[in-house]
Amino acid sequence: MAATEPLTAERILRATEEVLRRHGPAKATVVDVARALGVSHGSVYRHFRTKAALREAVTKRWLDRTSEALSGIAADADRDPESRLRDWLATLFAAKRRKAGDDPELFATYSVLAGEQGEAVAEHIADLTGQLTRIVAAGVDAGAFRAADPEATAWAVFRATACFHDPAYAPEWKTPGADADFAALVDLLVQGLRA
Amino acid sequence: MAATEPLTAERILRATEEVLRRHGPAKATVVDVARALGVSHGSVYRHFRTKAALREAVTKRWLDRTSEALSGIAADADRDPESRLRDWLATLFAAKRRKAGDDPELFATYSVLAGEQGEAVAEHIADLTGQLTRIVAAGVDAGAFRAADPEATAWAVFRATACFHDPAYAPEWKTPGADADFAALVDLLVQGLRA
DNA sequence: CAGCTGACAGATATTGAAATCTGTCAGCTG
DNA sequence: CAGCTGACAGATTTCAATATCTGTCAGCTG
Repeated sequence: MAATEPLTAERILRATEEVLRRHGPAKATVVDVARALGVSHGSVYRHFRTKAALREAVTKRWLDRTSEALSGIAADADRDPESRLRDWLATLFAAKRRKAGDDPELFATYSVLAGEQGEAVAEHIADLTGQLTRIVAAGVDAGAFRAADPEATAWAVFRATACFHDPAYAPEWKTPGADADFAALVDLLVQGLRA
Repeated sequence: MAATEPLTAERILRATEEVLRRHGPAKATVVDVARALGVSHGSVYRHFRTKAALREAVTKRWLDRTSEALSGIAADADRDPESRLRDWLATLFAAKRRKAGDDPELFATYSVLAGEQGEAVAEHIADLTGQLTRIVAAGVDAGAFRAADPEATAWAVFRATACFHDPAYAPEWKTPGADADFAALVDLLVQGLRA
């Protein structure tokens, strides 16, 4: 028999995701995770102090995967700010919609998790609005956008598009007019930003 | 003893509101309503075919109260469209915030009710976006706004401001920066609308 | 001795029996 | 006879007993 792999936080997180996928957020227990790994649940508590901490770590991972895809667009200083903004918003919407459509149950699971993790979600939102702020500020610097306070404006853009990234609105993302609605809203916002 | 007042739909609705206020949406029963009125619950079913129909009627009433306050602004053809739009949005936000702040439990009760009444809520939203469409269209006619499709644009404005009228965001309405955030968003949208 | 186990106390969730509620309707009442 | 009552069947909710889970820790193991 091969030597047992060491029990790492990474392995626990992967097992937790699997358990969440199978059982859903309400029924997933630490005992289930330990069983899936073939260890005692006491061992899991060696890596994560509480069940809440474990759930938060899983949530953070999931949120960070979205942030990373977008940070590339936000940081691409070569492209003009308006197309970067449009691309960033479209990519965010597309990513959320794909996740919600591909595996609705898993998406619902993560939405529940996100709902209980005020802290992790707040950080994620701060990260995203930070990226938006950089795009808006770049636009102001380039003379393409007009914004007295780029941070406040970025926040306004983020909130204005909440319908297209807040999981609460997920059911509406697959309705026929969603793309047209999204395009109309982005056009309106970009128009409002132009110098 | 005075003759017993006749049992009208109106009296039942008032009693139902009172029961909902006292017991909350989960525990309010038709039997409670009948008891509050001093009649048998069978009599309530004479006016409302089901409990769901009764709840829907109460919800509709509550939603209509908001619509009416706004319809005056939307219909006031004498004022210039931009100030009407700003006023309309500010009034909607103020009304929602006041209701949520004055009696959070009652607001939560109605939010739950609204959540189960897809039909009534859809009508209410259609009513509100209809009012918005009229304001936008008036602006286009007056040459103040530019919008290829006033209805689509009105819908975009409504969605963009969802954070300031969707009950799901109510907890954020009392945070310090809420007014500034609202003002920034409205400025951005109005800027985008201008011809 | 670092890492894991498994028994334990208190907290939380599940279960099934009993109570209550919804919706109907035959008949009472004014 | 129009409007109300109250008993009823089936659905839903409540409640308390039972089972499971969370988080800890003394001690085992390699």
